[in-house]
Amino acid sequence: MNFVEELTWRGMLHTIMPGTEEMLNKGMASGYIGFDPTADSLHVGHLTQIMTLIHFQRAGHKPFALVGGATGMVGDPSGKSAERNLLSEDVLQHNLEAVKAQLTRFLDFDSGMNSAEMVNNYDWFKNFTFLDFIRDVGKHITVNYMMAKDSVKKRLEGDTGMSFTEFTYQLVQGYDFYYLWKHHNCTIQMGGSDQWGNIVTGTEFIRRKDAGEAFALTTQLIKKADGTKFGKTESGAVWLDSERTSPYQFYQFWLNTTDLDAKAYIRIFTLYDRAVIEAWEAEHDAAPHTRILQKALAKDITIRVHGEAQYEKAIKSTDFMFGSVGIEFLNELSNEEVLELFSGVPNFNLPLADLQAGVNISDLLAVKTSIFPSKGEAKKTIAGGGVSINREKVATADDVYSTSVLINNKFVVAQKGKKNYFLIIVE
RNA sequence: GGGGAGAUACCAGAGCGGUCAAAUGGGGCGGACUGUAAAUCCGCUGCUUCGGCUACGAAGGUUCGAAUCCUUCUCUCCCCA
Repeated sequence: MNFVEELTWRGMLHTIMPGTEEMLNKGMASGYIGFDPTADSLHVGHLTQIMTLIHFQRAGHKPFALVGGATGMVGDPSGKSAERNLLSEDVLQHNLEAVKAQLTRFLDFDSGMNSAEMVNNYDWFKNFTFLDFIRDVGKHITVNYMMAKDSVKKRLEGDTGMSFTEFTYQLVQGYDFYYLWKHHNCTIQMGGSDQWGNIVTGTEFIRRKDAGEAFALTTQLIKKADGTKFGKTESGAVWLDSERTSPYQFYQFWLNTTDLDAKAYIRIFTLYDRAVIEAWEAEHDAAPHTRILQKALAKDITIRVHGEAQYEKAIKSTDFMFGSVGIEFLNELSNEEVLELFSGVPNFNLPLADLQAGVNISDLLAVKTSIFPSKGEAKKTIAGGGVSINREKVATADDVYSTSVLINNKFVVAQKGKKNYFLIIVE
C-alpha cells in the first residue's frame, strides 16, 4: 500500500494536488511538514502531522521535520481570527529546543537513505535581508494572489484587520518550501488542511521562480463528532510534555474518547493495520461498554508518547481511581507506593498542624489548596453533591475535618466530580 | 487629516436613570442516568469573615440614585483623503 492509499483508508487525507501520487510512486521522495514553536511543547493536535510523517517514512520516503524558528517569529494568520502577539526571541528559542526534542522521538533518524531530518528555517532566514527578500521572493508573487487566500480573505472581511507581518507569512513559508526543494530535493509539503493556502504559495513560488514542480497534500482537521474542538479538556490543551499533562491524564484523555470518535482516531493515531482495526470495531459494536477501541487507542498513543513504563503506571492509577478497589486499599501501600499511584494527579501539601486544629472543608479546598479557585465555588459544588473526601461525599460546606481523615497518617484523597482526583499530602 | 460606528461577565449579545451581580444563547462546572461513552434531564456559573464588597474600556462630573445622562481620555472597526 502506498502512502496516499494509506492516508486515504485511514481517513486522514483532505486535499491532494494532482500528480502527487504519481510522483511519490516513482520512488523515494523527500517531503516535509512544518511545526511552529508557539509553545514549549507540542500538543495532541500536532499528532496528526507527526503520524503523517511517520506514514511517509514507513512508505519509504524521506521525512523532514521543519521547526519554524523564523516562521514562529512572524505568526501564521491561518485559522486565526485576530492578530497574534509576537513571542520574544528568548521564549522562541526555548520553545524551539523543546519542540525539536519531542519531534525527535517519533521519527527514525537512523534508517539509512530515508532517515528523518530536522531543519530549522531560521538557518536560512537569519541572514536574509529585507531588501533581498522583497526582490527575490516578493517579486514573484502578486498581492492579488496573496489576497485571494482564505486565511487573508477572512481577516480582511472580519473586523479585526491584519498586520503586514502576518500578511507576509505565506511568503515566508513559501520560501521555506522553495529552499528545501532547492537544497534538499523536497518535492512535497504536507500539513493540516488549514495549511493548504500556505503550501500552495510554495509550489507556486517554486514554479514561478525556477519553473520547478512541487506537490502538496493536506490532512483532515481533527474534530470531535459533536463538532467541538479536539484536544481540549477542562484544564486546557492536552500536551505531549509530561510536565504539562501527566501520562495518567494523557491516558485518560484518550480513554474518554466517545465511541464514534474512537473509530476515527484509532485509524489516525495508531499504526495498526486495517484488518486488526476492523476486527476491533466489530468487537466494539458488539460490546461497546468494554471500550476495546478506547483502550487500544489510549494504550498505543500513551506508549508512543510516554513509553511503556509510564503507560503501566497510568493503568495502575486508572485501576485504582475507577476500578472497584476501595479506598482502604491505600492502607496496604507504602507512602512511596501511594505517591506513585497518584503521580499523575495534582497534589497539594498541607501542614499537619492545620489538620490537627481542624479545618473547614471549603478552606481546605480553596484556601489551603487550590482545588477550587474560590470558596464560593467550592461551596456551590459541595451543595450540588460534587465533592468527595476519601470517596465519601461531603455533606455540607460547614464540615470540619481533622486528623481522623488521614490515610497512612499522611494522605487525604479529594475528588471534584467523579473523575478529578487530588491528593493532599499532610506533613 | 476628515467622517461614522462601537467598547457590557469565558464568548456572543440584550439592557439605555432606580425593581441590574446585569435578559437570552453558547461554553464551562456539578448532579441523575450510563460504559470514566453519546443523547437527555436537573442545578450552578463575580468575591465574601454572608454584614457586605468589587464590577458594564479609563478618569472625572450631574443626580437621593448611573451599565444607562454629560465631559475628557484610551482603544477597536468601517468609509473617505
